[in-house]
This record gives sequence, C-alpha cells and structure tokens, in this order.
Amino acid sequence: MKILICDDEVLIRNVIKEYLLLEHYEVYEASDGEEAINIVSNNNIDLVIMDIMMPKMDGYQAIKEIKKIKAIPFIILSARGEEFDKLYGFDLGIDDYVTKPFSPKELVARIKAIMKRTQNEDVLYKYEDLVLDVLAHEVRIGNKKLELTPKEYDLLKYFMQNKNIALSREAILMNVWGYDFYGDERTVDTHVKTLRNSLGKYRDIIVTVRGMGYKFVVKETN
Amino acid sequence: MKILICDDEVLIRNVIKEYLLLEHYEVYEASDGEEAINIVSNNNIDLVIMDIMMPKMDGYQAIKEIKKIKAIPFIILSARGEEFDKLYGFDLGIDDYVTKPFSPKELVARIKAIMKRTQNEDVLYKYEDLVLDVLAHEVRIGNKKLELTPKEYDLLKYFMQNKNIALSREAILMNVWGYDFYGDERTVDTHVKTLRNSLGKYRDIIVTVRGMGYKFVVKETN
DNA sequence: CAAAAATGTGATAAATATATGAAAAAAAGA
DNA sequence: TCTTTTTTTCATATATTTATCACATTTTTG
Repeated sequence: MKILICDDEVLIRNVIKEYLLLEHYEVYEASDGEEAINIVSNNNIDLVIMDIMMPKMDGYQAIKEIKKIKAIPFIILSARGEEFDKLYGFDLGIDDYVTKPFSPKELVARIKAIMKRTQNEDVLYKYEDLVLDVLAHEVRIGNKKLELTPKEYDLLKYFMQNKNIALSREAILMNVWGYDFYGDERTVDTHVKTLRNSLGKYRDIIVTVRGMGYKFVVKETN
Repeated sequence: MKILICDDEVLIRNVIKEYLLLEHYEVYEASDGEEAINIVSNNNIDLVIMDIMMPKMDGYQAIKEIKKIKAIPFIILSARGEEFDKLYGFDLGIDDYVTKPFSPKELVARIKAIMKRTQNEDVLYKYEDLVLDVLAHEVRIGNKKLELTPKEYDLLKYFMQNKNIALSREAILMNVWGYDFYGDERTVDTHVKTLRNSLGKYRDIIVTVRGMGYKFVVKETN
C-alpha cells in the first residue's frame, strides 16, 4: 500500500511517515505540488495526504492535476477548520480532511478507513487454490470454506502478506496481536498449531524456522 | 545499541530502562538537558528518548544542542497532545513522539522501527552462487536450500559480513554467541567443522588461520 | 626428528526448542 | 446469567541443537 505525503514541512512529513511505516505502508514524500504530480505519475500510489498551504503550487491545484492522471483517494491537511469550507467550493473529490494540529494516530485511523472503503485490489491473497478473501473475511481451499477462528484468520493473513519471509514470534505478536500484548511468546506456537490443523493439505505451508519463528513458504513461481 | 533516556522523573526513567534492558539495549540516563548533552558527547549514543518538560534546560533546547554534536534519532515524550503543536514551531528533526502516559511496549516498538529504518541492514550476502538471505532466514547454493542449524546460520552470516578478515575465536564467540558466553573456545572449531560439512563445494571457503582463528576467503572480483 | 602445540573430527550427554493435548481463563453470544 | 466459543497458558512428549570431550591429525618448534 503506497502512500504519498505532500507537505512542505519536513517535520510534519517525518512524523506522519513514522506512523505510516509502523503500519507497514510504503511511504513517498513530496515537498510541493509539482513533485507530488511527478511521483504519482511514476509510481503506483494508492493514497495521497496533501497539505493545502504550500509554496510553488498549492494543494488545490495539485489535486486537480493528479485527478487527471489517476483516481486515488485524498486526505487533506489544512491548518484551520475554516479552510475546509473552501474545499467545498472546489469540486474536488476529497475523501477526508484533517486539521492541524492533528493526532498522527487519528490520521492513521482515517487512512485505514479510506483504504477499507476504496481498496479493491489486494483483497485476495492466493496460493494455488488457497485463497484468503479480505472483503468476505474468509478463507477457502477451492470452493470449500475453512472455519477459522478470528486469530487464525489474522495470523494466516499476516503470513500471506509476508510470503517467504521468516517471521519471529515477536514480530508476529506485534503485528497480529498488537504491541500491547503482554502474554507468552509461545502462544504463537499454539495458534500456528491450530492454524495448521485448519489448513488441511496446506498444513505444511507454514514452516518452522528453528531458533527464529515461522515462515509461509511458497514455491518460486517464475 | 545505546539509548539515552532523558527525563527528570527517575520513576519514568526506571520504567523505560527496565523495558529497554529486556531488549538488550545499553541504557544511559540523564535527568536534565545539560547532562544529556554531556553523555551524548562522551558516549556513542544511537538514539535519544527525551522528555520535553524538564527543569534547567528544557527538551527543545537540549535537542537543538545535541543536533549540533551528532545526528541521531530522537523520540519525544510529551505530557499532552497539545504540545505537539509546539514541536512544529521548532525545526527539530524529531523522529517520533509519544504522549504520556505511554505504554512502554509501544515505546519499544517505535524504537525498533526507527532503528530498523536508520540502519537498514543488508538482506542478501552473496559469494558466487552461495547466498545468505536474511529475510527468508535461509542459505542457498544455487537453488538448493541448505539445512543449517541456527548457530551455523549465525556463524556463516558473521563470516559473510566479514569477508577476508581473519576472525579470532574470541571475536567469533563475542559476536555470534554473545558477550555472556563462558564456555570453551574450541566450541568454535566444532561449529566451523559442522558448517564446513554443510557448505558442500564451498567447504574450503572458511580457511583456518593458524594460531589465530578463521577467515571467510573470497577471490577478488574487481 | 621428536616433542609440543594447534586444529580436525566423531561421539554423546546436556541443553534447548518446538509440537501437542488438555485445562484454565477470557470473550462472545444467547 | 448461562452456554458456547475462542484464546491463553501449561505440562509433557518429541525433536533438534549445542557444548564438551577424547583422540586423531597436522603443523610448528626446538
């Protein structure tokens, strides 16, 4: 998921970037409207966070131009609430707006909400006839739906988002349980066990990496 | 990895310290800005966690001074979200900020994220068709995956990170086993033996340096 | 060349890591 | 509330890895 942050203040970009990286988004930066247009045209950006007040080419203008290139969601950063009125005046398809000063956490929450709403790619993770369907929130092998518990589902999703990457128990807990999980690391083992049992013929796709963690291993498909 | 905690409240320092030590970071403490500056100038600190509200010299000032000495990442602790506004005013390169009260686990998570980003480690070490893939946590010769034990993997990684450098048993133990290993130096020999056996046609790439240790020798490829 | 020192190697006991079943605890539903 | 499901923890079984030792082999030293 690629996000472009367009703001002339490097400090603000950095703060936002930190938070987005924590959520494993890929982050691009632009310091003015022109740069933003360039980046959008050369990269497959999924969402733009745009400051309105910028030198060179302001946010309104930049959004107009980008809209010509590609239909992607925008989140507007504006210094004060009043400016939001102006946005109405323009017929820009703004998906959300956040006033400065903002809470980065709130921003992230909104991004997620938008992504959920607009995202239509990347909702299927596949390996052969094993399919994890994010929208339907279900996993199938062929036509047969698997009965997974919520944790099993989340865990499998994390694995399928990180194919062929060895994941430590710590990283798994962090990403599937959240940073505030205070329990035993071995909990992961148990869930891997139950997930494997649920995966039928694919039970061995989750490989133990001794001394390290686990890995979702797929055959090279080149 | 050395982290400096700068906060006037000893209680908060202790809590943070506790968690950082668990993660095997080396922890330094300062109770005010001046002390922080001293510590940074005399030690090779990698990251600073700084409280904003402090007597003597406040966090803003301290960060400014430290930035003059050394470019290191900062994480700000501020009492309330509103203070984040102030940070805008200053042109400080803040890498992240956390509002009190905070979860130590979250703090640790952010530190890790920053560390990961600032040092971005190489993920592939190669010699001819011998490849050590850090992400996948595996070693291949051509397409064939080698079955290495964790120690063999770590040892090979250390060798490949130090090509053509003669490594003493002591240095190897220190870096692969850790400073707290109290066993026999000859243990290294045994692991070199098993590693060589696992390396197939590359078994002789690890050369014995008599009276000294071992060396991963590659032909010059210039 | 013989003795001493250093390294190579096979065997193995001890340590460590993972798999798994079952029970306790927590959360979700009715 | 009671029931059911899910999650976590725990104990035990199984598997793997590691460290050490003894002895073989090689190299160096005197």
